Amino acid sequence: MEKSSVNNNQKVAKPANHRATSYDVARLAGVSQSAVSRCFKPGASVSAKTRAKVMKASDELGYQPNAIARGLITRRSNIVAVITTEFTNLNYPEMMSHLNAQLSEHGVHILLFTVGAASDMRVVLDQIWQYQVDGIIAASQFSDSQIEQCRKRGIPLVFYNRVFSDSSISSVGCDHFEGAKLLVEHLIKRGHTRLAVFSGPNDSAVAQERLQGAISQLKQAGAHYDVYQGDYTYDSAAASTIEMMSSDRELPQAVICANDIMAIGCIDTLRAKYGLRIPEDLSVVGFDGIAASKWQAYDLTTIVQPLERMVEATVSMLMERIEDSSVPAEKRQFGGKLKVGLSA
Amino acid sequence: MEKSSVNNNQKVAKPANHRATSYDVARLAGVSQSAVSRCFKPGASVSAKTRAKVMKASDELGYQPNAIARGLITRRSNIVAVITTEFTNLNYPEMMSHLNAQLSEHGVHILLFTVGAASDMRVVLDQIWQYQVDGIIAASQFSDSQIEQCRKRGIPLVFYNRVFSDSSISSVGCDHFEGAKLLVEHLIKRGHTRLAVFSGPNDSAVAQERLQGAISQLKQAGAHYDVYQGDYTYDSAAASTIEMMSSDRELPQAVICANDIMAIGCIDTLRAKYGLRIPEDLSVVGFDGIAASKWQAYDLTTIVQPLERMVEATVSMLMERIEDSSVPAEKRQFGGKLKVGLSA
DNA sequence: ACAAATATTGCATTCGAAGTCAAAAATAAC
DNA sequence: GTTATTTTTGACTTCGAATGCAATATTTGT
Repeated sequence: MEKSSVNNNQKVAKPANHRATSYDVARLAGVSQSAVSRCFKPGASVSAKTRAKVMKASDELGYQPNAIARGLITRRSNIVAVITTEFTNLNYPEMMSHLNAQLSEHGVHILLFTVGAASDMRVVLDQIWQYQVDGIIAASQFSDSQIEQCRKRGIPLVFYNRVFSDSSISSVGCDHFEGAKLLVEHLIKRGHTRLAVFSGPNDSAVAQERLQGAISQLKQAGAHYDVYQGDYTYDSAAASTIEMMSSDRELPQAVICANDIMAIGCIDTLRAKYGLRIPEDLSVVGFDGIAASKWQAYDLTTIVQPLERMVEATVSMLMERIEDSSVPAEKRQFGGKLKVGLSA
Repeated sequence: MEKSSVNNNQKVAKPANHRATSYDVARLAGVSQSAVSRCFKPGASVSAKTRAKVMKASDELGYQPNAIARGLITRRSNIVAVITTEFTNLNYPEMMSHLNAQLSEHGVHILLFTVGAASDMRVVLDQIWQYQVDGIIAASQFSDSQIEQCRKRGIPLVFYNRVFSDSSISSVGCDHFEGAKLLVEHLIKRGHTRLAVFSGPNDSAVAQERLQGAISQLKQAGAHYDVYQGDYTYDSAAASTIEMMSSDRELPQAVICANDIMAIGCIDTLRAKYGLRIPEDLSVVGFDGIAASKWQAYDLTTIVQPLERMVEATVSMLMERIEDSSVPAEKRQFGGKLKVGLSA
């Protein structure tokens, strides 16, 4: 296993593959281990002289404090678990990038978990407990008992883009209800009176909010509308489009989609299969403001979620609760911005 | 800070917020801490009777071994660092999802890092050293000295989708050179003889491979071609398209783009700004096989990277090297599949 | 039933950094 | 120059699980 050649010299000064520890640094710098430790703790009491010696020795040995050992004694791992679902429609890379940036500022790192089936959740949570994470950011569904588990263990939990009625749960989101109303309002203003709604999955609270927001505004305007069930995917929107076009009902003047991907699927199908022009023949709106929504082929009218603000809020809420576990739960909801493109 | 009400009873049996430790379980089960530890180590010597007692107590207390403490003594954190760049054009969510699934099978978790500027890399690596990760999967650029650092510390490093000439570096990739040749070959077969190449960024080795592959095949076929510099983005492709269209050179019959996003940008611009039809007036091909490449608006002819296979290879290579650090470096390159769509 | 072989168990130590506390050094005050 | 005060310092313990080793317990063979 070990390369014996290396261990031949009786007292191994710097075992080839052995990461330097605070003791190694202490020995080289001629100080105690405590001194080394203090040099890496901001605000600790160390003289300039000692600090200099320690820093020199650290550089020389390439020493970095072992976060694992530190975490054991401080009971702070500086790791938060981020749980996402397998195929999130959000701007995943952008979101992750912002999350990373924001959390880094707090010296916190991301342990990433992706859950597919709901059954995975149990396993994932077990892993999370093992790693003594300081907190959890969840962009996935939790059962009540799972939320309760977090509470019992005293691990702060903030949901990202999830809707809960229970106000004892912290979450950050976008006002989907209001956003959907804005979209409908825009369409009504443009004179549309017959509309179609392509809904998202039934088991997504976000999708339901969007649907309810749209319906509420549609009713208020006294507009006629039909709802087609979808599931956030391009293909589901394509299918709904075909269903809509082949029904013998009168054609709607505009389609409200549960998200941008569906709006894109709808537009593509309307154009490719029915030769319709958007928005001349039919208007289509989406929701989210993903990168593709800006592409010239679509230039979607949509609700742009303030991604960075939302991530920022998520992180600061989580950090507050990590610092002080008595901070009560909080919900923060940001308004999305109506971005009028050429699709409606 | 602490809820004093909880601490009123003199001897706190189960301090409200204190995670159960192996000692707690041992006490409750009436065995030693060692026994508890062994129950959680597969293949350890424990009698069925003891195991049962321990498991019962564990459930009761909601005990999960502390991975931090375990990592300290075993020198195995079961964490690997995954480094990506801020805006990766790959199928980021899919890739992450596969990575997660594959690594989970080895009981390994992902500590995620996103680097923006090159300067961040230094900081990120420092963080990585602190967390004693077992290995690194990098989908980002490393300097030679950074690679050397990994080697010195004995931390296995596998690059994902990066090209290195140095054969002492492990990496998994797609054959970009060959893929580009396939695309060109396809275009030539369709009778095109004047082509344009929209290249990716100069500092991306992958982009250069694709460019060289295309050029090599173009030369071999004796076709005429112009190269337009791009940077993998939609906007850069849009700009190149305008430049191409407004030059007084004869129009090419096909455009070879460094990736799918650029192909999409090119198609959008050709259609929207110049009213051209794809592929009747101009063929366009991309590279990667991202989700959007399948959208009806584009239906790109492109090279589909075998994402899952690549991720699988990355993980197995990394794990091998974690288990046995003497395994030599290895490069694995997968052939991409030419997917003929309607864009060319 | 008894010795030998095997399987379980617990004790004590280890991993690496952080924090407590009392001793030592540096600084200030007189 | 001496004492009081403040700042630095190092010895020692702690966090929670894993493991070598010796001590028991169990099984096997006869």
